[in-house]
Amino acid sequence: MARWQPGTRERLQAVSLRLFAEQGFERTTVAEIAAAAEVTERTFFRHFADKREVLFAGQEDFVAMFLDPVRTAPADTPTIELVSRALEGTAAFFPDERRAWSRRRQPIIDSEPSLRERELGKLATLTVRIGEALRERGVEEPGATLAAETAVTVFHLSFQQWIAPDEDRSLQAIARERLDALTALVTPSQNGRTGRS
Amino acid sequence: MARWQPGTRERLQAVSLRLFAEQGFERTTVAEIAAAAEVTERTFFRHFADKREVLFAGQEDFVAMFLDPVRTAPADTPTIELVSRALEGTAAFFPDERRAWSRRRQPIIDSEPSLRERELGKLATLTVRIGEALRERGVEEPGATLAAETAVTVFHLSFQQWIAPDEDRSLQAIARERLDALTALVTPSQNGRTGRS
DNA sequence: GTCTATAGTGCGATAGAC
DNA sequence: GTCTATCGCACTATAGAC
Repeated sequence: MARWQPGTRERLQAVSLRLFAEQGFERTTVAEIAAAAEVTERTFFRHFADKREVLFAGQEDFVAMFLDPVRTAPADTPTIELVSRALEGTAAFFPDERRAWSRRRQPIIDSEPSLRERELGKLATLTVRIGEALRERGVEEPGATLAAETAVTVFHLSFQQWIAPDEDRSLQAIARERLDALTALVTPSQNGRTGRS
Repeated sequence: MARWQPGTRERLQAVSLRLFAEQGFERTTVAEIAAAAEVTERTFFRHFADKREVLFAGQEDFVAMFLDPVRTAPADTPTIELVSRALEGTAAFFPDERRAWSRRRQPIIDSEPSLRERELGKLATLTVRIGEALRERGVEEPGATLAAETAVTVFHLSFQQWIAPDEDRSLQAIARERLDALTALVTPSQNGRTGRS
């Protein structure tokens, strides 16, 4: 019989998600996952740096879709428009077909502080990458980092709403709404806030 | 609180910081820390849930100083002004005397991805707490969470600048500048296309 | 592919503080 | 006496070393 079967990585991911959902993340050992996927523990750790990482694969593709609209925008595009375009890129990465999968995965992440931390770490990596892309376009600090943080924050909040139980709007629609809300926040009225001297 | 030898917790923190700085975080074992602080490993884990946590104690005091200005503000204070006040609270928690200590700790955190993740997790907790405080004041969603994210993001970026090598302005001054930059980012038309910077 | 160091847990015992 | 910090020991699972 074959010692090596194709799709090991995907099988490990699927098995992990199922076992985590059934028994909880901490109560599921890597040994169990490996056994269910018919590989050794060592194989699991060759595919994923640690137990948490199995839930966060595919990050690079996501980063690319976030960054691409930034890189291909016309030269004189205002920074806020670049943020807006990046958010449209995320919406393309998360079409409605993905919503069910995301809804299944999120409760697992939310149930474990260490998984939340990893999720935040991934978002922070994304922030750094967008900051780099913006600086490459000539956006200067601290505006570039601030814009990058804004983009990722709006994405994150929008994503959370996107997978909320009663939500059926597209990620793009939600992101646009959140970005408008941010504008309203910092400019509460036409005359603005009074002297923060 | 300590009956046997006072200051066990503080001793563990100081010893940890020193050993982490000298040898690196991963290369320092809890056994070493415990030995240097003249307690057992078990005592270390009694005070800190895990090895990383020893670098993040005192979070509650910080959260309190962040939230207090929000809670005590006049009833009709605009949300953005609450954000501004919260940022002033952080500046009070990080006076210039703390800067040297923060500068010593940050490179340790930055050197280890797992410590960065923990730091982000702490900031996320802070975000949740501010969001609660804002909702208690009647700020409605999604504005409350958005404002909370904004406050924490601006704090984080400002803090990073505050401990930068050549920086000598107060945290409050930096935070004010960053908040203004955010306003300029999302309302480019009022200041011209490229913002102020 | 096997072995092992180390993080982290559970629980009972001990000993000072009150 | 109660309370709580500390210890000691057995134990598991992760993650990296060999």
